Amino acid sequence: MSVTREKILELGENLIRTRGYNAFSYQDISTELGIKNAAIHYYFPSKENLGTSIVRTNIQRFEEMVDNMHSRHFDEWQQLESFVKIYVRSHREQKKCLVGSLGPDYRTLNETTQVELKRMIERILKWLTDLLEQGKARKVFAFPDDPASKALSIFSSLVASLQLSGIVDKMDYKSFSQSIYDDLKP
Amino acid sequence: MSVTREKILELGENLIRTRGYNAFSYQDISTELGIKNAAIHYYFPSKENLGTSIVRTNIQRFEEMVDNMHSRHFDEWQQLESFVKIYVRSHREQKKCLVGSLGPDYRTLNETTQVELKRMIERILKWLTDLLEQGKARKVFAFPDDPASKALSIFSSLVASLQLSGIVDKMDYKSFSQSIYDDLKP
DNA sequence: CAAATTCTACTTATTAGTAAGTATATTTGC
DNA sequence: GCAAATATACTTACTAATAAGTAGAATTTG
Repeated sequence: MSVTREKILELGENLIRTRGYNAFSYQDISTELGIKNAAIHYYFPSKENLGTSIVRTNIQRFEEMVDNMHSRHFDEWQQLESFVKIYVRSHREQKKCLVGSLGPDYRTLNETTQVELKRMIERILKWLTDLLEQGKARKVFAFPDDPASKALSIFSSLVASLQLSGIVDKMDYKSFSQSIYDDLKP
Repeated sequence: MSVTREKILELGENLIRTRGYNAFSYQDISTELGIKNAAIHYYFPSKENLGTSIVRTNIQRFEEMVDNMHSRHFDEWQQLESFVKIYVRSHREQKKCLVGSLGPDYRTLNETTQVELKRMIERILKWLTDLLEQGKARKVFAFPDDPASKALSIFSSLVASLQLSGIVDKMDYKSFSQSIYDDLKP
C-alpha cells in the first residue's frame, strides 16, 4: 500500500478525532502533506470514501488487537486493561475516539460510513459483553446486571469521558479508569 | 422577546442536537421558518453568536430546573430521577444532549461558545456532585468512590448513551437508566 | 515505454456574512 | 392631535471564502 495513502488515512483519522468529521477538509490534509487536494481525490475519490476507509481501518485494528490478546493467552483482566488502555492513551494524546467523534455526526454521514460505524460499535460491544460474561462465569468479575448492560455502561463511560476530558481540565483520568476496575472486582 | 428569535433558538438547538454544529447552516433555519438567511443574521449577527445563545439558554433552563426542584422540596432520589428523565426524554425524541453534540466539535467552536459550554458542564457536574455527596451523607445513596468521580461517571454514561442509542438500534434505555439507580441503592 | 502518481487549473455548490432598501409600527416633539 | 423621527422586522441582492470534486497535462518510477 502507498505511503501517501497511509499518511492520508492517519491524518484524516486525527482530524476526525480532534475536530470532527464536518470540520475538516481535503485541504487540511493536502496542506499538511505538502501535496494538492486533487492528489487526495486520487486515493479517495470522495470524502465518503475516506471516511469509510478510516472506520474500516479502525475495525481491522481492533480485530488485530483481539487476535493478539488471544494468541498471547491474556486472561479477562488483562484483556479489559488492554482495552481501557486505548482510551487512556487517547486521553493523553488529547484525542477523542472514533465512535465519540463520528457518533454525533451520524445522521450527516453517508450510508456506507454509517453502516461501518454501526458495525464497529456492535463489534466492540459484542466483544466486551462476551468478555464480561466469561469473566463473571469464571468469577474473576463481579457485577449485578447482565453483561450486555454492563458492557454498554463501561463503553459509554469511556467514550464520553474522552469528550469531557477535552473540555473540563482538572479531570483525573487515572482514577476514572480505576473506578471501572474497582466496580468489577469480586 | 421576539417569537422569531425564539424559534431560531429552538430550531438551532434541534439542528445541533440532531446533526451537529458544523453540519447546519443559517439556510437550514431560514428555509424551515420561511424567511431569508439575512433575517437570521438580524437576530444573531454571527453563528458564534447563535451558538453561544443556545448554550446560555440551556444553562438557564438547567438553573430553572434546579430552582424548581428546591422550591418543591424534592429529596435526593427525586432530584436524581428528574435529571435522568431529561436524557430519557432526549432518547425518546432521538436527540443527543447539547454536551454530547458540541463536545466533539469543541476545538472548532469560537472562544465564547467554548467558555459557555465549559461553564455548562462544570455547573452540571457541580450540582450532581453536591447531590451525590449530600445523598451519601444522609445515607440515601450508597457508593464507594468519591462523589466527584461518581458524578463524572454518571454524567458520562448519560451523555454517551444518547450517542450510542442513535446508532445501535436494540438499546434498552429503560434498563440502562435503571442500572444507574440500582448502582446507588443502599 | 507505460503505469502510477501528482499537479494545474478549473467547476459547481454552499457557506457565513453584509449593504442597502422597505413596510409597518411606535415614539417623540411641537 | 399630528407630523416627523426612529425602531422593528424583515427582504433583495450581493460578496468573499471555502467546500468537494473533475479533466487533463506533466512528471516520476519501475
